[in-house]
Amino acid sequence: MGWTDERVELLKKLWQDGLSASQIAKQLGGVTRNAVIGKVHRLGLSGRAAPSKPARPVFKAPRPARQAAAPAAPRRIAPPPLAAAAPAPQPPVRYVEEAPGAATVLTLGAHMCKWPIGDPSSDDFTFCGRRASESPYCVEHARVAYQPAQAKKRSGANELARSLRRYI
DNA sequence: CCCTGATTCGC
DNA sequence: GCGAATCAGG
Repeated sequence: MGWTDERVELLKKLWQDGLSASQIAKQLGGVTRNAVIGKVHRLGLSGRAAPSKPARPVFKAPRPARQAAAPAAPRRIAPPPLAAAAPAPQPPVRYVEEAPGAATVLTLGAHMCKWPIGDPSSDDFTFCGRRASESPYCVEHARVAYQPAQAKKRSGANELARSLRRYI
């Protein structure tokens, strides 16, 4: 199916209404969400009401061009000027209230316990941070970290040890 | 693994 | 112009 005036108009309407590309594609029928997105871009209405995202400032490295059959002459020769463009990133000193000694990934030093505290995908993720001399961990965490495969008797202790060992 | 939009490029 | 393939995220 092609892009008739009616279909384009409907596309515009639905897109402005905030429907996702896949939803629009489903409603139009005969097109994929890729087709919809492609058309949206070609129509120049990529931006929407409440994008909720930075939409733009996200810098993406040029991806290495998917290779196909024809080698062809290089279309783009000049690499994008990326070095000088970026404004000096003023570090947003964020205050993290944690237990005494806790360290963020930024403040974690050489001899600080690297035992993870919290969800690594969360932004309040920290490390134990206490004094660690030899091992990457403080004495307490080193003990649970380097527990051999021997805890098998006590069910409760076994469960705990197993769950803890997942983080090593 | 589901979804989102963004981008590239052969057709 | 079109849209599949692919990307980078949530």
